[in-house]
Amino acid sequence: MVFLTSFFERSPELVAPELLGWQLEREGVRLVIVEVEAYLGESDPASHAYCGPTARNKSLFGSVGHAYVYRSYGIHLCFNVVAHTPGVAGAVLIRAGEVVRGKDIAALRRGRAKDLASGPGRLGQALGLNIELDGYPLLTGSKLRLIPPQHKVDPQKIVSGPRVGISKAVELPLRFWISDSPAVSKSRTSRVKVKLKASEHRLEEQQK
DNA sequence: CCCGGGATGATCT
DNA sequence: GATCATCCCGGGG
Repeated sequence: MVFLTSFFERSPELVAPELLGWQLEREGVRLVIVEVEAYLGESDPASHAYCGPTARNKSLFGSVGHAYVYRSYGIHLCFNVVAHTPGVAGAVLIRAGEVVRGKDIAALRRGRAKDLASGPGRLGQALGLNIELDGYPLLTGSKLRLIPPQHKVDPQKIVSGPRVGISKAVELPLRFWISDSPAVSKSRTSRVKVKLKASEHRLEEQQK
């Protein structure tokens, strides 16, 4: 387990692409990670750690290889793997996975049979997460396990681009996904444009 | 198929 | 009171 811990004791930017192909298992459902995003520490304006530790984000400052689970838009639970160098904060958001076991269970939890885990909120539903799993040890626990890849991902198929759904540091290519995976979340380029326009507008207001 | 907009509630200012 | 690391549905092309 020592080598696993050291794997996560690096910058999330390095860990994120290497997490593609790892598997997550939780109470009957197993999925292969196909899309991730790196969130750095207090230097990253888009990171929950940007403004320092709070009750909600404390796991980001905690042990690597543990979970950071947070509630999004009041209703969804999103899942991160904590990864950072010593004394810093950081994590890798798991944005999408391909369900390879327990599809029926995942479909029940989701309330539909398609897009079982193609998005961070959907992935949280498919896994049946709850907020109690925030801080959970993913490498040693049994309720929620993170499993090293069973088949190596072809490095040629790993691509990167801007992170989704953020309004700050939108230009950094910290999103990584497997290019030919059908389970990757459908990104709407228009949304990014709208967000860009909104932030540009804010800049213009500030300059007046 | 693509796009717009509402739901929804914890969190922090 | 504003801001979300989101999802889903319905309307128009």
